[in-house]
Amino acid sequence: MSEVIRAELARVAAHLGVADAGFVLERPRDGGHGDLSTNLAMLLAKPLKANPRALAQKITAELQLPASVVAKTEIAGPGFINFWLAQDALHSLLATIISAGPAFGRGDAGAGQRVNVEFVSANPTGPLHVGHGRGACLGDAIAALLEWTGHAVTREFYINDAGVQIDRVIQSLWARIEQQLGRPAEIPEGGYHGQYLVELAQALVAKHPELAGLTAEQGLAFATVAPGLLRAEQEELLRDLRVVFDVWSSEKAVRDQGKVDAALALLAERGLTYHQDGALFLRTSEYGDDKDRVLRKSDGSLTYFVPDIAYHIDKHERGFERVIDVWGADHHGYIPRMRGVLRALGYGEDYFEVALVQLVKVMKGGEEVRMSKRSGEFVTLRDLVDWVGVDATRYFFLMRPGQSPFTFDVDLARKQTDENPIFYVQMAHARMSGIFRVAGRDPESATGDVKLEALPAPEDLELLKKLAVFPEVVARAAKSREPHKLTDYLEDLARLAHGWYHKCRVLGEAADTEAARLALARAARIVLANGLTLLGLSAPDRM
RNA sequence: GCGCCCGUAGCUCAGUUGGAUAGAGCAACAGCCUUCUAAGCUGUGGGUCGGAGGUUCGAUUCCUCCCGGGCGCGCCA
Repeated sequence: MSEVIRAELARVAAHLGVADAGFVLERPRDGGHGDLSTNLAMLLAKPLKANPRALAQKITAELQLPASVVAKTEIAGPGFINFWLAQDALHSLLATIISAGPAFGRGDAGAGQRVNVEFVSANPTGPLHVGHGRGACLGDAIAALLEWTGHAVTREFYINDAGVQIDRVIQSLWARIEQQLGRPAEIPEGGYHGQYLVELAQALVAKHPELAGLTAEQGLAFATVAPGLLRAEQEELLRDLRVVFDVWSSEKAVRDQGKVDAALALLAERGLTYHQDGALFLRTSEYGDDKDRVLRKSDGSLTYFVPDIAYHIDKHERGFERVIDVWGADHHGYIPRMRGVLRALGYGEDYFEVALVQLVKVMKGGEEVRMSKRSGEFVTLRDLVDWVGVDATRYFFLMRPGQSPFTFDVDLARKQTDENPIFYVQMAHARMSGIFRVAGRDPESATGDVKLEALPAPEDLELLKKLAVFPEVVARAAKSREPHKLTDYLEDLARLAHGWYHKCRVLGEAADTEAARLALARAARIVLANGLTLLGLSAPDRM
C-alpha cells in the first residue's frame, strides 16, 4: 500500500512541475512520526523556490488518498509529510502474512537474473579454519538472500587443486608417511607441518601396508590422494554447517581443458598484452589497476593470476549476469586487477562484485585462542562448531558485516540465556509455538480473518507493524549483501515478541481477542521462522 | 610512501540512496514470578558520533586535511 502513496506523491510532484523528484517514502525511526514519511516537500523547495512547509501544505491539499489506506496526514518538522495507515491496511497485513506463510518475505526484484556466488574456495591443503567459516556462512546467506529476492543462484566452490601448494602438500604427506614407517624424513621447505597430515598418514599406513615397499617416486604418486581427501573433509564439514554447493570447480580442470591457453590467446587477440623484460604483461592499468600485471614470468611459468582469469571467463561463459566472489580481506589488493581484466573483456561494470570478509579472532574463557606457532595449527572451524554448535556458529558469523573484523565470543555463543542473540531469537519462536501447544491447537488453524479492534494493546499493533516490514528488510539486506541487517531485524522482532508475550495474554481472553492474538502469534511465528530459515538456522518449537 | 577498510555509550556493535530528540545488546542501577517457558519482562542513567574545515534548508552519513588502529602494496599463492 506504500506503493499507492508513492504513486500519488509522484503524481502531485509532476503536477507541480517536477517529474522526477527522487523523493523517499520511508518508515520513520520515531513512531510518533507516523507509519510512513516523505521528504518530498523539502526536495521540491529548491527547484520551486518555495518554503518547504508551505509546499507541504500545497502537496497534502492535492493528495487524493483513499481513507482505506491512509487514516491521517500531517506536516511536521522542517517539512516532512507523515502518513498514518488505516486500520484496514493493517488488517490486510495480518491476512497477507498468514496466507503467504513460508513464502512471506520473498520478492521478485531479481527475477530471471542468474547470479553466481563463489565462496570459501579454500586450498585443499588442510582443514578449514574459522576465517573460512565466516566466509562460508556469509556466502551462503548472501546466496539465500538473493534467492529470496528472486535471483537464480549458483553456489560455487573453486578448488585450487593445481600449482605449487598442491605439490607441497603431496610432498608433506609422503614425508609423514615415511615417518610413520619409521624412516627419517622431513617436511619440505614451505611444506605443511600441521598435525592433520600426521593423522592422515597414520590412517593411510594402517590401511595400506604395501606403502612400506614403495620407492620415493611411487610414494609421491600415491600421496597425490592428499588434495582429494582433504577436500572431501572440507566438504563434509561444510555440509555439517548446512553449507551445500551446487558446483565444485577445479583449477586443474580449468587447466586441463585448455582454458588457460584459451584465456591467454583471447587477451593477446584483444591487444591487451605485451612483452617486456622477457615477461608477458597484461594492460590492467588501462582499466583501473595501479599497474600492469605479469601473466607469464621471465622463467616461462605462469602467475597464479592467469588460471584465475581463465576461471572467471569460464564463469561468464556459463551465462551468469553477475558473479559475486567472497574473499578474505587480505586479498583486497587483488580486486582492481581482476576487475580490470573483466572490464577489459567488456563484461560490464556491474558484472563482477567482491564481498570482503575480515579476520576472525576467537575468544574463549576470557582469552584469545591463538594459533600455536610450533605445530602451525589454527583454531579449526571444526573446533568452533564442536564448541558452540551449528546454529550459533552461523548466527555469530552473520550478525556483523563481513568487512569489519570480528571477535567470536565462544562463551557467549554457548550460553542458554537471553544474552545470547541466537538463543533470544529462537526463544521468541519457541514461545509463539508454545502458545499453540498449550492451547492444544495447530498454528495453521489460526486464520488471518480477524477483527483488528480485537487487538486492543499498543503492543499488538507495534508487533504487527514490525512483522509487515520483513520483506523490505530481506530486500535491503539482499541488495547490500549484508545478512546482518536481517539478524538485527530478527533481534528487534524477538524483543517485541517477548514484550508482547509478556504484556498481552492470548489464551483465556475474550473470544475475538483470543482469535486475533492467535493470528498475530501465528504471523510472528511465521516471520521468525522465515528469517531463521533463510539464514540456515533452526526454528525450534520448544527449547 | 601509496591504496583499501575502520574510529558512534564503560564493552561489543547497528544507524535504512543526507533527514526530525543518534539506537540495541551486554555491563550498572531500580522493579516484576497464583496466569500461554523468570531460559523471561519493564524502567533509569550513560554520547563534543576520533579532530578541524567544507558542501547543504539539514551531515554519524558526502568532500578535503589531520590524528589513531587494521590490512594490502612480488615476474609469491
